[in-house]
Amino acid sequence: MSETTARTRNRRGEGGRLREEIVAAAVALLDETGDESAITLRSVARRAGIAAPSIYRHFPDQPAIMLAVVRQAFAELEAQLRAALDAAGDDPGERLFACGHAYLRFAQDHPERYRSMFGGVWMPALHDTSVTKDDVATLGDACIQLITETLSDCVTSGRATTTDLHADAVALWLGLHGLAHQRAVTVAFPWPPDIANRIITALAHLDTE
Amino acid sequence: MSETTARTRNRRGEGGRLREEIVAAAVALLDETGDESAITLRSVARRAGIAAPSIYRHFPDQPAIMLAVVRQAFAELEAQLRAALDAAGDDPGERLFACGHAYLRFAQDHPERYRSMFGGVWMPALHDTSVTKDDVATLGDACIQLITETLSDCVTSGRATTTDLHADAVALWLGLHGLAHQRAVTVAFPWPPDIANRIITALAHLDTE
DNA sequence: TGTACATCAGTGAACGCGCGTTCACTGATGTAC
DNA sequence: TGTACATCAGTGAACGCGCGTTCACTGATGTAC
Repeated sequence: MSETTARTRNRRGEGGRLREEIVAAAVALLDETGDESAITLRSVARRAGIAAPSIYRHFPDQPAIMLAVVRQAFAELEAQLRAALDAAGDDPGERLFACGHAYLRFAQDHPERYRSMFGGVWMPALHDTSVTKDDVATLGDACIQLITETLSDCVTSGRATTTDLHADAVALWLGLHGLAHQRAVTVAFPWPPDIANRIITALAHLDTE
Repeated sequence: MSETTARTRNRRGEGGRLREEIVAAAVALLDETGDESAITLRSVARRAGIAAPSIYRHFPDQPAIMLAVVRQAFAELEAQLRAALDAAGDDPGERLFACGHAYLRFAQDHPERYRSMFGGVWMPALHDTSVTKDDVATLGDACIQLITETLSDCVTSGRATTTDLHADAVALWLGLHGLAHQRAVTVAFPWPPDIANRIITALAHLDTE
């Protein structure tokens, strides 16, 4: 668990590596404790095997670490959605389900990360911080974009209907998010087994042939 | 903002009053700061105008205060849903919209409370705490129950269809929750104006006459 | 009616802790001449 | 090839702070006799 071997310091010009190690340590801490407040500057430093002040070479702030963690998590989510779409066939309906389930799977596999991505716990503290609103605002855009495209294919192929593609894509995402978030938050809830498909089918206005 | 007048202590036998004052102070703090981590035992005590140790007469723990805050918030939400239903007419579809919009309004009026209710921030810390899983598990039951009943009326009157009432009620709630939560978390997002009705109509399988 | 006493509501001082951040530093590594 | 030097990666000690919790206490209020 704790690093006993002393770190060998990075060679000149490769100091940037520590940045990745710091983020990795923060993610590991988040996954293990499931508690965002456990990610302190000092705990991350301990976990990375470095002295606390060393972090300031790479992050101006403690919130900046969290932002990096969340950024990486969003990138992972996007990658998993793309992977699921690549693995899916050509049928637009099938692709939509693949995308939706990949989204839900990510949240179920990494509930702590999902909670941090959308928890907003680190957002109220936007004053006194190097993190700006702009840093936060655009985080989820790529995911929504992917969902929109996938839904759009369903519409053009006649599998789904819509009066407003963007609005329906947002609605679909919100439904997925509601389920993903609630699953990531509650200990155990007797979810109806087909709840995911119910939400996707209804919000995508899929023809139930 | 801060209490300058000294508290007059409660008379014998009325010590229980302080409990309510403590919860009220915690809620006030939450509403003002919007930050759950700002609700510390000491900050609550300061806000209530009492010495920190006085809290231990009424709460075994610091998490116990948060549980009381969240319990009260759920009771408020339920009351607002009931009020909205009482004010609505007899038409089942209209009643369902009233219920859904009341839910969303609560989250919009009290984003901090809503975040705390569903944030789960205080849940990972269930060890070393007087708060148990059972305390947490049943919190939202009354709300789901209300939604289920309202949806049920739509089905029996033919305004909506369902193959599984419970599953569809949960799905509807999750859609509402997704929107409510995301609104409570993000600073500003260009929501489609009819997003709420879109979600309700789709997930309730309402006939769009 | 008076008084001793138990109960109750709340306090003040102190504890040890982990936190974020600062500061001046060390010592290895590459580079200019 | 040798050496002085600048740069870079990272450190160790220290700071002040707010936190949760403990302890023995105070002083008002009601009650038994």
